[in-house]
Amino acid sequence: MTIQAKRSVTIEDVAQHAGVSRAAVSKVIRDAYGVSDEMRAKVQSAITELDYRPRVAARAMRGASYTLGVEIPSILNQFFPKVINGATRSLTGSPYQLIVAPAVPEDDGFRAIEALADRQVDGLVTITRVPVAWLETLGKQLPLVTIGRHYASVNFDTIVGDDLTGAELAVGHLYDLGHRRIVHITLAESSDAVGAGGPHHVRAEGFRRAVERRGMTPEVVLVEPRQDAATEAARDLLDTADGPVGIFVAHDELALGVLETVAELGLTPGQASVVGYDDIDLAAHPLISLTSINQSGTQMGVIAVRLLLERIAGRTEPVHEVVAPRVMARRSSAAPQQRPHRSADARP
Amino acid sequence: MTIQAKRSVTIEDVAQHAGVSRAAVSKVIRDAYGVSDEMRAKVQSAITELDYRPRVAARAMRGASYTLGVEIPSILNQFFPKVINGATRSLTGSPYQLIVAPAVPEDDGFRAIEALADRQVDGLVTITRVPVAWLETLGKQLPLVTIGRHYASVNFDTIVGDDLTGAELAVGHLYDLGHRRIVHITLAESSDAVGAGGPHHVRAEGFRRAVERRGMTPEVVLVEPRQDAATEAARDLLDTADGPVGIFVAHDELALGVLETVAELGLTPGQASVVGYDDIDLAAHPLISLTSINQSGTQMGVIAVRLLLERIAGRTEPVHEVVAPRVMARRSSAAPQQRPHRSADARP
DNA sequence: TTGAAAGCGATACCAG
DNA sequence: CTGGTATCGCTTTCAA
Repeated sequence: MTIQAKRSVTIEDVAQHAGVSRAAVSKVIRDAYGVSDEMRAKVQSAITELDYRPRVAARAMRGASYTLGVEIPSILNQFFPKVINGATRSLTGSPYQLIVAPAVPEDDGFRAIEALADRQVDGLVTITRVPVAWLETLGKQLPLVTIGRHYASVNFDTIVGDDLTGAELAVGHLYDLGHRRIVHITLAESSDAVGAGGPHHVRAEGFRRAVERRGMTPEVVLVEPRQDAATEAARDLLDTADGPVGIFVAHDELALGVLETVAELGLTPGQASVVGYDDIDLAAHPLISLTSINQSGTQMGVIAVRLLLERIAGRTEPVHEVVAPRVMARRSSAAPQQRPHRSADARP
Repeated sequence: MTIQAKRSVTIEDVAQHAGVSRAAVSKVIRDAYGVSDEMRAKVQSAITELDYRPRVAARAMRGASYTLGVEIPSILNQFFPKVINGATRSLTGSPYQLIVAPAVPEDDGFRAIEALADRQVDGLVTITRVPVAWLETLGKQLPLVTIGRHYASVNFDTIVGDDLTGAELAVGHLYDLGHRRIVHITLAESSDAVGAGGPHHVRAEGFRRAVERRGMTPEVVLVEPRQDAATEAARDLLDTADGPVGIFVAHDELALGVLETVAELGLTPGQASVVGYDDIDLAAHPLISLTSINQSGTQMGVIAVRLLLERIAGRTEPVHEVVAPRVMARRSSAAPQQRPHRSADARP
């Protein structure tokens, strides 16, 4: 099973072997219009015999690269791999291949997106927080779809969860359990340079509305997007809290950090109820059992690929898909429960 | 901040703008030998003004693609994202860009690897279970490094954890706690077509040796690589077990499934002690607290990039790196504890 | 040190 | 339906 000969097999070699022209071979491999069955058969067998594989670089020079790119902000947040998984799977059997360019959190994905564009992907999905003006320009150049951005461009497609409703669901869930103090832990503004369209920004807005609608006062804690930032923020919060508190966290990865603190302080779900967002697989694990707002990353990945392929096939009007969120109630949230009275020494 | 003009800026445009030849521009962007400072300055400013970005496809036709590819078997197993993260980070500031091609478990990574090769990556790291003969061929064509494969090729570099020792550590840990029945849950042979060189194969071998050396009988349970397979296997095992049992699981993702069962059956760590492998971040979470064998994925990613860049720079002798494992003892494993006598009805 | 010109391996137009 | 040929944007000799 040879992969390629020393000096790789070119379309010319195939043409000679089959006794036809390069143009003919080219048509066959793209199964373009205008080839007889006989010709197709000859060429196909030559391709098989020589184990010919077209060089993508050469194809990209004139036509397509048959490559779709995905740029993700952090591969360590388990939500994003789900998106990729959905996208990858819905591409099996198609001539397109998915490649992922992971961004390093520091550069906001600029580099990754440019790298993908430089590689002439035929379509690009981005999940990061680059300025919208930049995306408008990019969207004019190639099929583009953003995930998680609330913004209706005419130059590209978008997929978003309904974060306003998601936040409402989270707050409603805690409120209905009986909680009357509900705090939102979310990412610091600086880390969400997307502006008003970022998912966390919208969730925070939804949080405020939902809380005020119920006659409570919104409390929002901003944290840096580091792994342990949520842990610390939760510690500050819970160290000083007297009564039960409901905590709505911007995403599950951060919520895991909050659960860490809750566990370390030995608090019950009634004393500190936690609701996350994304419903990563782990949330359902019995040892974690994190109540979360589900928005299917897998489904988003599938949709993204579909939108891209539609654009490639010729669609020009923008499409904006909205994915409905739903509450997955688990044991991390429960009816409020008073904490035993603390003595005066609240940690020296 | 324009990305590209409508019709993208070419090296020719830059050359004209700077009043020099295309060749000169080419030399500057690769900072190749033989350009005066003055020329360099002129060209640089032209590049900046026009916001020129070289097209990778065109570069790849003659020279390099400045792209390193990583193929991973499953993006849902948290160990692999760590490898990618390590690799990505150690590439910041270099002219090389990392792209990831996720394999769908069904095709064993063939498609992903070929896709990467077709895109003329300058180097390739693979973590999957394709036949070694295939890799030998591939390794002759481009810089290649495998992760997790115990096999010393002359055609490519390798990075492996010392899985034999890792298994010994796991068994030793359980034995020292007092366990005298130790079971290994690992992936079914079919899913590890790598043959004798696969990490799980070697861990299983290490398990057998370690257990026999201590005078016990090796028990190995094979499961399919599905999320819930380990959960079911553990249920079968623990439903029929009377005494305490130590369970050494092939990797953490599966171990999480085992912990699920342990939790559902309400068993204590003493009754069912679990040890995983990989030490994914989550293992340290207080709600999980999974004892695991650490082999730094991040470090492996960093090494992989280094090896590839060395090869690209001209090295030809193969290098085989071994990463030492160590036990991270946590609460999922504990000294054996008898289970209360069960009544006769062991699930109807 | 610089630039002119010859490819790299495909695609696409257009004539036969 | 088939094939000759110009062309994509860059790198790389090789002369000047």
